[in-house]
Amino acid sequence: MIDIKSLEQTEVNSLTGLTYREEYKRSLKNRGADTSVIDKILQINASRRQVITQQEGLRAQQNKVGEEIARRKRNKEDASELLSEMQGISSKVKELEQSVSSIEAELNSLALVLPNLVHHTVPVGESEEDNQLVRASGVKREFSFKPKEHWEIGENLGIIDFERAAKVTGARFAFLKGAAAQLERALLQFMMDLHSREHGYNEMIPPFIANSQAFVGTSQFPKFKEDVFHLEGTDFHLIPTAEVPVTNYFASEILRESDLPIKFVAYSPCFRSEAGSYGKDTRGLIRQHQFNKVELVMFAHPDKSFELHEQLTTHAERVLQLLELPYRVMCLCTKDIGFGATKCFDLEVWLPGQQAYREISSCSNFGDFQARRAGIRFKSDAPKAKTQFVHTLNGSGLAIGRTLIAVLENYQQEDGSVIVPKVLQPYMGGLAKIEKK
RNA sequence: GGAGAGGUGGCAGAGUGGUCUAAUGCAUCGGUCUUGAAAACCGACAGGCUCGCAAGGGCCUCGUGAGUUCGAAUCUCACCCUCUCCGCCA
Repeated sequence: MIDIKSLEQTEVNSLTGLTYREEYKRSLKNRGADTSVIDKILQINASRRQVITQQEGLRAQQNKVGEEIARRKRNKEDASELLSEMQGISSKVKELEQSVSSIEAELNSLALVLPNLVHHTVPVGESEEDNQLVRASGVKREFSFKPKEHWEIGENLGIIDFERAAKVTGARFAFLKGAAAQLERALLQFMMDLHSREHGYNEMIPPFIANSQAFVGTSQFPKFKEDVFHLEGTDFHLIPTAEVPVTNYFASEILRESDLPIKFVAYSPCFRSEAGSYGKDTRGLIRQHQFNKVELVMFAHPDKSFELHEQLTTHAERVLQLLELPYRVMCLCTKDIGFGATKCFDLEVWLPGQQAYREISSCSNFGDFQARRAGIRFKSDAPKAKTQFVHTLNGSGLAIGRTLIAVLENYQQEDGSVIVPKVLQPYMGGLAKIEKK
């Protein structure tokens, strides 16, 4: 959620020479969103104030006279004239209260669908073409044969079965068998170990189902409701990422400043309806309704979040480096960046079968956007300390299914076998090569 | 799924229609004392909204929401959650 109060202020940011409202409008424009809603919000907020002032004045009177009534009753004096006077006020107060809550509901419905302010370091652009290359790492392997795409490798080895998954569930599902299932498990284990043991994240396995309030907290709802699977007759939804349960772990809490940053690494399966992605990546494991992912989540002090964002990104990169997979880091431009993010780096791994870089991780700093929605704040122990919103960050570390694809494609051999990356061999019982049985 | 009990501040815990602006204890923070620490003593100690240049007012929140009432932590209803027992179950 954006900060409506700041929208009203006339102070100028010395860095940009603009008021917050001007900055935010510019940000909306760069995202390609409609800016007129801002003035509407300000107008509604002004009327909200007015009604609240009125309502509170009457409330105060009610409380005062109520005391007098109590006093008279105690002294066995007559209070009937005060009682009848108060009856009218009581109904007026209720009326105004209802007016306040309907105004606030309207304000909320507008504010909740507004995206975050993009950070001034984010490149302005029109499409993913304008994403900025931050760095590239690793060497693309030279193939003496035409590298195959992962589904072909997997099907040839008899370790990935899409057809039977289509029978059992439908499109965009797969069975992993034998070495593929083992590889998936090895990747999961390897990533969790790396982040928890070497990068200082606290390991977590969250619920894989969350209620709609949690989804509002991390800003999937109300705008992107169609993207998730809903369990009929309940308020439960399958999580599209561990970000939802893990970020909401501290919802409505006030953390201690000295505990920041708090870092979690979580494993979860992810479920996405992929509504609106018809025709995209219909073959293979790239875009499935269900996939496994290791997610990094941080709760950070606002002064440190951009620094920590870089750090979190390098933690995700480390996985690719250890697996010796070539990749690049892109800073997403204003049109490509996600709804809630203020800044986002995508990690794209090289897939020789596809001859393309494909997203394998998305590392975002949300600033206080999610914290406002979910009510996650912090305070120092100092006497008159003010509570502030934390900054939330998250990034895939990594998407396991796509990592499996990258391993299959980059490590494939001419005879159809696949070499197991060195760091994974201990997790595969020493297996060095996946071959057709 | 059935039966019962219960949800009050960071924690424990009092309060069952009118000085509740929620007692008290613990924890935490600041101070006094001390060579230092502990103890003791003194003080601070929820969050949000709103009016005001400010000083300082006012309003809301006792699981959530609705209701009764001039007035609700307290009464009524619904929902959520926790605990105990029974049944079922990995």
